Amino acid sequence: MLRTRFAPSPTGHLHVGGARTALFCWALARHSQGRFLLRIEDTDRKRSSESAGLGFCADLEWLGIDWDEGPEHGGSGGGETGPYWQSQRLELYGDHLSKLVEAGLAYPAFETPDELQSQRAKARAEKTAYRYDRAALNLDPKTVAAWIEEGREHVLRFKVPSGEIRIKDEVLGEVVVPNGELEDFVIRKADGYPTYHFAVVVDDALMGVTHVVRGQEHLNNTAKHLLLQEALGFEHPVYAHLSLIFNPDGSKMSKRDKDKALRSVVKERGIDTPPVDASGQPAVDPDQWDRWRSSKDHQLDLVDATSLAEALEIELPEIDVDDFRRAGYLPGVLVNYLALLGWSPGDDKEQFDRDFLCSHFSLDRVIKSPAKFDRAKLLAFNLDAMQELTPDEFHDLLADYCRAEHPEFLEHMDASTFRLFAAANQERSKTLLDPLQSGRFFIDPCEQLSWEPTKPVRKALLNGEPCGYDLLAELATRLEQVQWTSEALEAVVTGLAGERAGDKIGKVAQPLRIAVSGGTISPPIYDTLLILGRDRTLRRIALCLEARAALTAEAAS
RNA sequence: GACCCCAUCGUCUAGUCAGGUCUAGGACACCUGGUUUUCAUCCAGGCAACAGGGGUUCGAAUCCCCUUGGGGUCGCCA
Repeated sequence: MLRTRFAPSPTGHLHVGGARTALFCWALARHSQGRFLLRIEDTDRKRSSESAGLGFCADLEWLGIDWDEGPEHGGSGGGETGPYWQSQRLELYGDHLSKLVEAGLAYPAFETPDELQSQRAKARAEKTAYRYDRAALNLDPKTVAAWIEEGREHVLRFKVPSGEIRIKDEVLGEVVVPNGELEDFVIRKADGYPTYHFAVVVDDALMGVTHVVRGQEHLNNTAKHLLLQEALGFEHPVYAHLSLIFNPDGSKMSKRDKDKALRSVVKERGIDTPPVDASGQPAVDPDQWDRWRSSKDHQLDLVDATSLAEALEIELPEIDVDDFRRAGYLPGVLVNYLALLGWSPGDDKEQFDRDFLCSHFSLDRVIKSPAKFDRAKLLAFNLDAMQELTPDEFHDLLADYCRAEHPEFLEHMDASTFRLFAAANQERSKTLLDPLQSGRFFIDPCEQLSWEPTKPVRKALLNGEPCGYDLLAELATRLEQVQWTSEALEAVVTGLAGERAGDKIGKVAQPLRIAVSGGTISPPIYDTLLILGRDRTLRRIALCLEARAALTAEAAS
């Protein structure tokens, strides 16, 4: 039976590159009725954390990628070949390490990290490639025994046999690593933990992994793994190395790229205060801005980073899976888009679900060349998927999203109002976050509203005869007496438009929109009024009219 | 620097393995026009690519070589 695995090291968050690797492993297993395993590679004691490991599980679960064996999480996990955290498998590695030492295929080495560091620096200065010089292999056995006896720190190195290595890869074809390219690499660190190379080989074998699908940054490592498998008497799994995913500018994606990009632009342009966006609002909350500027360790969250990038007119590079969740993307869409980075079903079909992926996926349609991550296309896909949801599905998704990210919307709206809010926003939302960003005015207190005299606001309120303010005043009177239904409201607006504005509904609707929202953007006007209710609508119109003199004066100056 | 990988519109890609059906198809972005009470949609149309050079062949986006460009690796990180 085909068995694949995703084996992340639990530092930070699951990155889109890692997510795509996991997706391909999963799709391959599902396609072949095989098993997909998750293994946490936490052999780096300094950097790994259990919480990060759990975070990876949560990210995969959100994406809809389930695993048959691995850490137990949600409905996934369990299995006979565990434990699935490498830090709990030390004994297993110890057994295999001993075998290699006894067979003379591995040996202790006593150089300190500092010594190795300076040797490497020397090689670099001489412009030659550094390889470990096997000094420890030439040590007198008695010396070695004595040093070990006295507890001197040492690593175990694998004695690399000579000869070229042929890697058969399902994506790249055959890759040859020439003789002499590999040094005697470390397989056990001084702290007793195995290195990645050793642990991965042992675990893949013991867990019965038949297909190793991973990023191309591992291609060179594969030669080491092949050698280790032979030394340990393991079968070679099938390998498939996936091309990397790049930032739009062509550089490799890395965890801090977003922040780095923003900081360098801000520094370069000498910007001290939050830049304003297209609507004149600060792109980043001033408090957040100050925190961010004062500490290099504090990264802006995705929302702030995105709006800052827009205000600066730069494109933001990479992103974690969790960033996309928080930014209001649908998991199925992210899965769909990620699948398209390096794979396609072969015809013009681009939008598909997980089932389609599983039934059509195969390694021979995986592309060799690297891909750049295009957020605009992802966003377009998300829009399409949002439009295809039923109103109930959209409502439920939006409610879940609010609960997790913006509970204030649920606190300020009763269930039926929230339902109206969802319905009014579905067809104009590209993400679940959109209606929340553009709809803040729904939950802000009326008194907090202000009417900035931007050009479109001035035009709608001051221009024409009668002007928007005049129409608003009339509207206030009429709305007081009308029944608060979509039909009745429409009758009032169209009626007034017919009487005073030459049937131009916009002449009435736009001042009204500005009065109740503070700006020029809102859901369709009758929906907006319904969500707001009569009291707040009238209150806001009154407040807007009170501000008339000030705005008129401001506009005149 | 050494070794390795990659190369079709701005981007993701189909076509490459089995050379002709490719005056190179789709999607996103962009541009133009239209619909719309704002925003977002939506509709119609348009722009746009086989990195360069050599070879093989009746015929090359497809096969081979070189160049150029991009990327990865060279850790007691994974």
